[in-house]
Amino acid sequence: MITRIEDVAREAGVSTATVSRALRGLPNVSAATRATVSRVAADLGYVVSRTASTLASGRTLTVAVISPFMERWFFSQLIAAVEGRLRDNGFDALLIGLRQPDSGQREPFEPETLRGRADAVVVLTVPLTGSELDGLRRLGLPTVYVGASIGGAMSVRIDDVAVARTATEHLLQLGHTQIAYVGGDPQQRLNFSAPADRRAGWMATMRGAGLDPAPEYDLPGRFTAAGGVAAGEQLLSLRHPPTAVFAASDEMAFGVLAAAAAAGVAVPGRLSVIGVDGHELSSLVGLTTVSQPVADQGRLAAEMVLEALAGEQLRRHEHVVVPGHLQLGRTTAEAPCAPTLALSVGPPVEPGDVFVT
Amino acid sequence: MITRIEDVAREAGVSTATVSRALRGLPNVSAATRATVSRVAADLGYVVSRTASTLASGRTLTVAVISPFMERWFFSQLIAAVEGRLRDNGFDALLIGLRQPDSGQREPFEPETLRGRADAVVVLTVPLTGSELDGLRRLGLPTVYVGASIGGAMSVRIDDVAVARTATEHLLQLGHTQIAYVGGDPQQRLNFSAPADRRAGWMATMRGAGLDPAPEYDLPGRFTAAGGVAAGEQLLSLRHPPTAVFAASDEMAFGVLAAAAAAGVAVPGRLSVIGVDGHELSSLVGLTTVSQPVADQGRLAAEMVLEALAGEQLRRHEHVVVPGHLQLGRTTAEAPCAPTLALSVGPPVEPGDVFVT
DNA sequence: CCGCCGACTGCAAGCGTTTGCAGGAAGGAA
DNA sequence: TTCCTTCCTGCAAACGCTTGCAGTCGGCGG
Repeated sequence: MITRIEDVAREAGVSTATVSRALRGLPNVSAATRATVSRVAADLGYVVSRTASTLASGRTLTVAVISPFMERWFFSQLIAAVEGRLRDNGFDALLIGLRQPDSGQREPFEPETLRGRADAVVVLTVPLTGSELDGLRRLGLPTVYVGASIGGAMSVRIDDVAVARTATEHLLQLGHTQIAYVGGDPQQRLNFSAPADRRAGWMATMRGAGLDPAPEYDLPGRFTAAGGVAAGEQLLSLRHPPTAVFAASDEMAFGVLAAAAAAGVAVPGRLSVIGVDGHELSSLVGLTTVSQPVADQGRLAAEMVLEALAGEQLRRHEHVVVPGHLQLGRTTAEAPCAPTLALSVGPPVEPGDVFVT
Repeated sequence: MITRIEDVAREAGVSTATVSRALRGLPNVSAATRATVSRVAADLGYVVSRTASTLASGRTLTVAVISPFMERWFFSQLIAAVEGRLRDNGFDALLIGLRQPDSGQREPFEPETLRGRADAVVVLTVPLTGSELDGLRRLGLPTVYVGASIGGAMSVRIDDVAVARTATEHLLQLGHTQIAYVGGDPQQRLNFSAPADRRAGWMATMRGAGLDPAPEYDLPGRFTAAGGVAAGEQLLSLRHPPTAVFAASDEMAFGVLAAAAAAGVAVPGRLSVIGVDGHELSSLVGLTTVSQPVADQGRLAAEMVLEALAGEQLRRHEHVVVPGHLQLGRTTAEAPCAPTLALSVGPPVEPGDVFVT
């Protein structure tokens, strides 16, 4: 029914070995033979069976993309970018979603199941457990982590601490001192470093300015808009509400904005809000944010695994850090009744070029 | 190096055939043998090679998910839902993105490349060309289209005409007569029916109310926020700007809202805006919209292909239509200086239950 | 006691490519 | 002319599993 390599071989009057070599552009095939084979293959509409090819050669031409939450903006951008770059190079993206039941632990991911099904792995800021990481490592496949750097594997990410510093310093320079932080779920530590790093950056910058944030200014937002709303409501109902909020993602910042609007709190009049990401809609809303090049990170990740695949173990332990960028909007302004504090704050962090460690 | 079925067989003292049958739960294996094999397999950390299994059996346990724009909200929701349901049933999602260069035509998609790589296909509102559809059909795989119904294949979608009617009637009932439509790119007709159908529903409803929308009230918005901004600006700069805008997607509606804000036009005071989708952020912004159950559609699509796979050709040509639902927000209100027109408009369309044709 | 049936199990032939190795032809050097 | 290269090609053995078919072994009815 479907044409096999043997059909092409017979029709072209050569062996299957020659067909295989000719079609793949391998050397040691005469120009004439190659032309004949190509023509016959085209005539017969032959398309090589990826399965058989994989079984025989061990190459899958597939990259596994492991991601939680692919319905969220950040991840969908990343997936789209990774998939695009992979496809450009003839690779397929095998999408592997890690479902996290709202309650309790995520079901464990079995890296073993990837054996023989992917040539490389791209992991999107996944909170993997230690044993999962071990399993992944044991696979021996080129692996690049996006949004977190795991020792021994390649990674591409922003400097979350620096990003948080940029955001916090922006608010400090506007005269704010009552700056709250809305971040991730503190329980879910694992290897998802972004929330922790951003929180650390906020905390360090505050302390560097001689400020010590009150515990009630440090809230989880689950990285969702709804979580941002809840956090915003809670902050605004405090006896001493903050004058500024640093949300660790734009989606949470949107939530805080909504909460402020609902509470009749003027932004940026009475409350300044800054996010992180550079969400598509942030510029629409006028949200001040520290944007990161999301699609670039996805493309980079794809290119890194492809290079590793091509160069065979070449440039393995590479860590790329891409710059964040303060994007001014209309949601941050000077603190109300800003006391003229002499803050020991330097200029905002200049996002440097991409640098490699 | 890696343990093969033969290793398990030897260790368990049976043949590979028996191991294969035992591990897959096939009948005609004694309980004792099955237990032994399972234990040995577990001990050895054996995991069947999907590639070899596929080559031998013809089953891939993989479903191809074809999607343009997976970075957009609607598609990312869909993909997440489809992938989740597939994984629940032990199937993998092979993500296939259709890049559309901003300029000119998309590069053609070759359905033949799917041969032997997927057991079924889910197509997400893709504007496929006729020959692509033919090729897909020729594959003979169970296929379900989401967001558009193609003759002869399964589909799941909303009734785009009805959705547009719901939105338009909502505006009409508020006394609006100057209702603009912001939709898709009219050039890109193909088989992406949503924009055309929504536009048709708007037009028909307007005409049904004795109104004939001016051509300048009919704008493309490319289904992006940026496109919505452009359309909004254009509408608001008209000599006679509309008092209401029906955007065919929430993302475009957000754009229109931003344009209004930038132009100092009060919403809903001077301009009412309604969208379609039920975007995660629409409730935050207070956008009035006709929401659709996006994740449900994805889950349904996955279940439909799985059923078709299980039942072998069963229930092939099934078309499922899910209901849309008017979700009131703060962006629609009575038309300014609403003339008391006696409009021949019935009650808003009641979204019925899921019904099957 | 014989024969038959059913429940298990094993044999071995695929599934469609890739690839190491050897063979063969042509051409150049000695 | 002879031998050695250099190119091309073909042979056939994997790759790791599935599955039709045949064979074995008790058990049971007659």
